[in-house]
Amino acid sequence: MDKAQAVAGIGLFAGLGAKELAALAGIAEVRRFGRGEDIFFSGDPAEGFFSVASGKVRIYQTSLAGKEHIVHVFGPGEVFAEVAVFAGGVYPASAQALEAGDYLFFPRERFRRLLADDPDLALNMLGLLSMRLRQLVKKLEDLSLREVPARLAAHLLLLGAESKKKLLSLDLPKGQLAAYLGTIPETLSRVLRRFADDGLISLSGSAIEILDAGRLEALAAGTAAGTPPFGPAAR
Amino acid sequence: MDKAQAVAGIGLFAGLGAKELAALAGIAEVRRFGRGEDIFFSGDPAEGFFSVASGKVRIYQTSLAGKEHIVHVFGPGEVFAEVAVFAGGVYPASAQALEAGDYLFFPRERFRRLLADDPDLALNMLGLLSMRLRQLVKKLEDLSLREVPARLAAHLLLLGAESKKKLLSLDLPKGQLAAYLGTIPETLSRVLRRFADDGLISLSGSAIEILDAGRLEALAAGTAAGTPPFGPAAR
DNA sequence: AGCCTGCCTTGACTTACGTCAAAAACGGGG
DNA sequence: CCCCGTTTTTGACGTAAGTCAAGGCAGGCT
Repeated sequence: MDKAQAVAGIGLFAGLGAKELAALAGIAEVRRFGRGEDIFFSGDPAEGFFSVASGKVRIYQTSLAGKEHIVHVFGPGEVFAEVAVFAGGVYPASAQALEAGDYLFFPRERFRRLLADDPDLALNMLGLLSMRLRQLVKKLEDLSLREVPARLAAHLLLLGAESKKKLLSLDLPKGQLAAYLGTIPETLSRVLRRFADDGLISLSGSAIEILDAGRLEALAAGTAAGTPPFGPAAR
Repeated sequence: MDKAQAVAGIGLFAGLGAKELAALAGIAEVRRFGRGEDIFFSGDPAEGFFSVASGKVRIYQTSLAGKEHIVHVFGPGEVFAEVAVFAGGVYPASAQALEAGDYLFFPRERFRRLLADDPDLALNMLGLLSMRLRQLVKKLEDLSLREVPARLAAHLLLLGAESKKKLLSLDLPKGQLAAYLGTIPETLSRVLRRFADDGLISLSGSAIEILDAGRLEALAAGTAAGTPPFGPAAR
């Protein structure tokens, strides 16, 4: 793979000059991870951050009891673990490749040196961190004040908005999606079924079609108590 | 109150020169809020960020059903809503003064201009955002993979570590603490009682003494299933 | 003192969601 | 095409924690 090209495709580096990009490419190390391979674990010393050239990573946390929660999933062009650069110490969560792919690693100190000379880069980084913060606050809200059906509804609508087609395929295997929504596969499965039974969606294999976006939105917004059990249909 | 002095006491501005501090004081507007007064609401256009000169704020979210979740509580010297500066749009949560006090407001655009000329400030800001991110990730983990007793135990230990005295008084009224831990007053009350019954803490009015830090730590770390219902004592 | 208002606690009940276990469904190799 | 491992689904069940509804226990005010 072409390192320079990969660097140029990173959103965080948008708007930077050719010289800066070259410098960044200079300090980046290519690393390849296979499907399911661990990139780092929560608690590992944080020595730099990564970007995805190809593939998909999940950032996740585990409890001692073995439960997992997926904080975020990143794809090509995105960076992750950038928190390592400024607040040193250890990674606050684990990262694992969901699909095989190439990643770039930017070592902390060398990156900081580039940053000092490049106000644009610093600005971009500030924007990125702010966006992340915003997302996390949103996720916190979901987790603490919304129930699973509402979270799922919101996620489906999001997927629907991204792919303009009505018929959408999940971006993650269902088990992973469950962990992303802060629940377990069994519950996800049941809620999907309930949505289908109530005519909100249609399930055909792993593809999902949104039948009633309006009701889904109501569900996503309010708490489950929009209409009695769910839809207007008798139970 | 003395604006210049308040600005100098802000952690985010640590290490800046006198000139920079003066410029910051120049753009800051003093605002006073009474106890319980709203500073901004989730969804309001984000036009700048705040710092606390005196008093205490809570950053919180509400569901349509009226439930509240406290994301963070800030005291003197801390800044909040800084996400507004870089990722514009609207505030992602609401802010309310828990105690009457003076606040400084830094308008977005003017602050950005200062930032452009001041790499140290940008660096500090990056550090701050990173720290926040770290905290939020931690909170996410708590909420999604730990139960209320574990969260409470962790919080008590934290309070205990801060005040070197064994006898600690809560930093928040219990109802607020409940919202901070992602639960409701009733549940908090019950769990505290259970802790007391099991000899982990002693409750005298609103003061709490940690009796068995070891068992509290075990609780905070693992899931509730460390020792059968709770302690080794029979039920 | 007395009263009121807000906060905290307690009890009985409900429920969303997790656990455990087993059956289906799926998806490649061979 | 069949077999095996993984993923998904379904069912029966358990439980943490939320809801609803009374009380207690302040502390401030008149």
